[in-house]
Order: sequence, then C-alpha cells, then structure tokens
Amino acid sequence: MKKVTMADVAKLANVSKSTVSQYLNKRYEYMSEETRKRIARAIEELGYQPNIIARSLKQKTTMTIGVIVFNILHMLTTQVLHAIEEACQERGFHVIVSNSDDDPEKERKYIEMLRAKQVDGLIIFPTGKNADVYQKMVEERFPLVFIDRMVPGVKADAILLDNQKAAALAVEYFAERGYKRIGVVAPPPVSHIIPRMERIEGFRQALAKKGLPIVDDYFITTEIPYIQNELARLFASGRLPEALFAINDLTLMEVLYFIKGNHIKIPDELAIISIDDVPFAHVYTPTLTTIAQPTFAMGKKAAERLFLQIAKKSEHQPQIFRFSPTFIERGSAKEKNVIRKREVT
Amino acid sequence: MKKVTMADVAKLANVSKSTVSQYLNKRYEYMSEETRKRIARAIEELGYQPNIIARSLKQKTTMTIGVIVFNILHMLTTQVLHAIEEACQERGFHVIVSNSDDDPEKERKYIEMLRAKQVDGLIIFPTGKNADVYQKMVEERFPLVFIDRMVPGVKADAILLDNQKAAALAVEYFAERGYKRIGVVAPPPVSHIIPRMERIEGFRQALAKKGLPIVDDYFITTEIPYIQNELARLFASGRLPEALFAINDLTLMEVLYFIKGNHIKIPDELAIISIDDVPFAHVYTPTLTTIAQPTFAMGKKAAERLFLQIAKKSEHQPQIFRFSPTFIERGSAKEKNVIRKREVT
DNA sequence: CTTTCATACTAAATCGATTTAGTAATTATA
DNA sequence: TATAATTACTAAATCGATTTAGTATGAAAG
Repeated sequence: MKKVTMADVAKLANVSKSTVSQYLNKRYEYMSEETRKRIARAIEELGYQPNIIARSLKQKTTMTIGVIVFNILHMLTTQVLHAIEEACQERGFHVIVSNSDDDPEKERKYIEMLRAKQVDGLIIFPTGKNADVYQKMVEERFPLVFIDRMVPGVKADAILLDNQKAAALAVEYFAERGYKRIGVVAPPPVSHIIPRMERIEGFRQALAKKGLPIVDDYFITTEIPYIQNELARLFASGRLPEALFAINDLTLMEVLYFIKGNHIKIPDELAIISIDDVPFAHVYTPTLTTIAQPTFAMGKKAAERLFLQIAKKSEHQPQIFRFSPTFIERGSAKEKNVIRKREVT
Repeated sequence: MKKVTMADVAKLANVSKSTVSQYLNKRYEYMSEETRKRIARAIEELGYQPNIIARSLKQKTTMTIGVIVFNILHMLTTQVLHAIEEACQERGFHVIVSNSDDDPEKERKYIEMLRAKQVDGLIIFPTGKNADVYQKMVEERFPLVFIDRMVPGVKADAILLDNQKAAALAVEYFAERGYKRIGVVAPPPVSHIIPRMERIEGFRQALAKKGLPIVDDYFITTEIPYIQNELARLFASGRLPEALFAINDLTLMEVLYFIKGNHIKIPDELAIISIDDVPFAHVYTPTLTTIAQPTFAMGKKAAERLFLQIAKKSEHQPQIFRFSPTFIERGSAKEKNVIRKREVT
C-alpha cells in the first residue's frame, strides 16, 4: 500500500522521471505520441497521484493562501470568507483559515505558522496590534491584503467600508424623518480599531452636521456582554433616545434582545438602523432597515488584489479601497409621529 | 532577500545541518549548552523560519486536514466548521475548506486535490454521490469522517443528528398541545441524502404513532426557491395546516418569509418548529421554538475521530455517532386554542 | 593499557517532484 | 560532405528539511 511515485510511473512506462514530469506539465512539444500514450497508460494502471508537496518544495509556490480572521461569529467574516473561497477556487487556490480571536499574540503566531507553511499570500482581518509584523511583510514584499480593518502606517492593500458614509446614511435618514434624540451602540472605541472609530466618530459628525444634540448618555460604547446593562441603565433613567444606530450585527443582536425583553415597540417607541444586513432582516417584525456592506464584492476584491501581488511581487502599488454601503430601507425606522405613544421625560 | 535556510544557520553557527535540525526538534540530549546557544543566536540573527513544506515532504505529514462542505450558507456548516477549527488549532493542525456546492463532480475533484496536497485526513459533508471514491479512501485506510450526512455501504466514521428523534420531538410537542393538521417543509427527499429522508420519514412515522392524519398536501417537499409557490398554493386552497415543521434553517427562512408576506399570525394561526437553532430565534417575535443540533459537539467529535484515525491508521473501528437534538421551547408553538381566530377548512 | 561506553557531533541519503544541461539520432543547411 | 539544427529523450542537481549510520573524543571499566 506504499505510495506510487513518479519514479514508479517512469519505470513502468520505460522513460525517465523527467519525461513523466514534462508529460504532467503538458509540455508535449518534443514528445512522441507513442511515449505520451505509454505514460498515460502507466499512470492509469498505477493510479498515480502527484505529490503536490514535493512540487511545492521545488517551485516555491503552494497555490494556497492564508486568511486570518479576528471573529468568525461576525456575519461579515462568514460572507467575505465565502467570496474569497469562491475567487480562490476559480484559480485553483486553496484557503487556510485561522481565527485570531482578536488576540494579537495568536495573530502573530498564525502569521508565522502560515508563512512557515509557505502560503503564497495572506488576507488578514487584523487585530491592529502587530504593526511591526505587518510592516516586515510589506518590506519583504510578501503578498498581503487587509480587510475590514486597516493599520495606519502600514502601506498595504486595504479593503474597507466607507464607514463615515455608513454612519452619515443612518443619521441623515433619522434626521429627515424627524428623529432628534439618536443614540449609537458599539463596542468601546479604541485607537487601533479604525472602522469602529470611524463609525462612532462619523456618527458624531453627522449629528453635528444635522444640528442634532450630541448626548453622551446616548453613546453606548461598551463590550458586547455589558450592552444589556448599559441599555437597561439608560432605559431606567427615563431618558431613552428615539432612535438607535447599531454599528454591526453583533451589537444589533444585543439591541434586539433588549427591546424584546422590555416590550419596546419598533419603530414607534424606538427606531433602529444597523450596519450589516443580517439574513433575517426581511422576515423580522418589523422588517429591519439596515446598511449593507458589499461583503461579496469586498471579499472578491481582496482575493483579486492578493492574486495581483502574487503575480508580480515587485512593482505593486498598495491602495486603500473604500466600498460604499447600501442603505436598505425597511420598517424599523419610519416617519416619526409627533405624538409618541410612550412619551419619555 | 533570498530565503534563509537551515544550511545558512548551520554555517553561521559552525555546526552541521543535522545539529540544527536536532535543535529545532528539541532533541537536546547530546548537545552542549554552548552549541545550543550558538544555534539560537544564529537563528535569531538571520531571522530564520523553517520551511514546513520541506519538512512535510520528508515526514509525510502536513498537519493539515481538509474539510469539504456542500453548502456554506447552511448554519450548521458554519458552526461545525468553527468547532473543527478550534479543535485543530488546539493540536496545531490547519484546516483547508472547500465547497462542493452539492455537486458530486466538484466534490470528487476536491478530494483528489486535497489528497494530492497530502492532507492528513478529510472531514466531509458528503454529497452522497461518490460512493466509489469514499470507498477507495476507506480501503486505503485514509483518515475520513463524514458529518451531517452519511453514505450507506461506506464503512467510515459518521457524525449525525438523531433525525428521527428530532422529527418526533416536533410532532409530539404539537400533538400534546392539540395540533392535528401538521405539515412539513423540506427540499425534495432523495435517497442519497439520508438526514432529509430520516427527517421526513421520521415526521410521517411520528404522525402515525400519534394517530394524526397524514395529508399529502401538507408535505411541502420542493427545492428552496419553489417553497414560496407551494406554500402559496396550499394557502390559496384554504386547507392550511395548523402547524409546520421546517426541517432546517433554510426552509425555516422560507416559511418565515411566506408568513410575513401573508400576515399570518404565529402561533395562533400557524405554529412553527424548526430544526437548527437560528441565532435570531430568541429575538424574533414570537420567539422561535426550535430543535437545536449540538453543532459544536458534533464538530469537535468529528475532529477527534479524525485525529484518532491519524494517530493509529490501522486498527480503527468506524462508528456512527447519533447526536441527540435539544428541544428549545419558545413562543412559536403554544397550547392550541380550541376556537381559532381564522378558521380554515 | 586496552576495551567499552557515553557524549557531541557530522556526512550523506532521503522525501518526490522540477529543471538544467546534455546526449544521441535524425534531418536540414551551407 | 561537413556543420548546424531539430527532435526525443535522460542524468543529475536541486528544493530544504529529516534521519540514519557513523566518527571522534574523553572517561570509565576491566
């Protein structure tokens, strides 16, 4: 039951290994019809399957890319991964996915391991905390694409949402419909997580631009497990906002859970818009108005950029791509009634 | 910028490659403190990173497994994948995921490619149509685990839900609450997709056991895109069932979409129970009563079984594992009112 | 004082492909 | 007719590790 190698095929077909190799690589130029057939028959007979590891060692290319994500539970991750998968399968590439759990230590380790495994390139949803490691890859011209988040100072391709615009879209929609007291729900803004900053800051700026009040209490920026508490505290204070902007799917889930537990009526008592078009948005009651990221296009772009870098390692000009969000109007934010059913304060 | 190899390290440290290799594999037994330090320094100085491809060629193990799924959009897939990932990361394994799209041709190709890539084992959500290929792997004692679906006649490990029980759980719950006219929504039952058969047949048997009518019209078994139509036709006929059993998350989405579009009230006009505990089940209105698959345990088990096979290729006894579903009682099926709001004949 | 043993290494073979440089035979060109 | 070119191959080096069999040295044992 030992493995069949090229040498076995060569022996059976009565040719050299070199010729078999030529055959496998379809370099038929100077090969007789007769030889070709003999080799084909030998391969068939032995059930020979080439060993790609051996080939990779010589060729220094593995036709494999690595993807490091910081959170698989995120909807964006799943969908982008799907798109990357698809783009890779079209070109015969394979994908190895690793989960950094937003832990820079783990991320660093996975980068090392994947590079040791000789992946041809890396697409990273970065934790943002390994600037030195990222920088080294850029300097070595190792193919690298950031997605979802980017790292200031590291000159690499980055595929991002236009987060400011996404926040503005939400605020403008609320504003136009007469909502004034608007809050935001997000994990804590930290300087190395750019999109979070951009969404929260974009929200603040859009509020200012529309001349709407910026109320500190309406900025629920705390870790996911504490969002319920914060929301409850705000609710108990009696100064509930009229509308809430959830900056991603995970925070939206918290908001919905809170609303459910407190029998708050959407959109009459509280309007909601979130980034990430969750799959149940159109079957929820009310249907959810969301701001969709073009996840598929983003994943595809990331893969394309990586392939570009792999193809011509040298003269590659890193670029930052900002993808426009799409506003999907549904039912969780409507024309605001002047007289509310449950007036607070 | 050429790669640093073990030979470079050996030269700088003034030892042989063998010694460096021993060092890297922590076989310090007969190595002087002095040498160890020199090697460590040389590695540090050169920024040496071992090439795992070369190592794999010699060792005939890649510390990589392949997973072939038939549908990434399925919730089960995502969650099981997550569990497999985690189990692999614990043991230093990497995972390559490929999507067969339920196309046997694709599946066959991916099996070939992954084996050419020398993966140490394969976890497959099988299309069910490549029995010959699966069988060959079993005969060669190539580590293989089926998950979600199994293939009759192929003696390999299989991780499955107890589908009959899942169906029975739903029917019994409905029956005990006074529901009589119960329907099922599923893709078409085909002989090579075992769980689908088991769920539909299990449903039929449970109905019989409870002495409930088996109405052909209440078996909506058609491809996902046509479910809306079938549901509409049934609805138009005026003979709506009182309860519906959705056999997975994808069919549930169709049911919910239909319900939404037709302003049907859950659970008063139509009760619903589905297999797969969708992430929004607890925030939906009403909350959704579901039958959860222990996805995490299943993924973990699949990985463990594969590792077992990898560890001792020979004396491995293939087994079929049936995981028990968990009934999660929420609000989409309640005590049935004797007088219905909208009585249909 | 030889032999054995333990220690601290190394040379060379090996894994299974690809690739380069070359050979032998035949055909075309000067 | 001698030389060049083309065709159809092959031997051997190579990729970068691991591993086996072995060597050299000094200490312990007989």
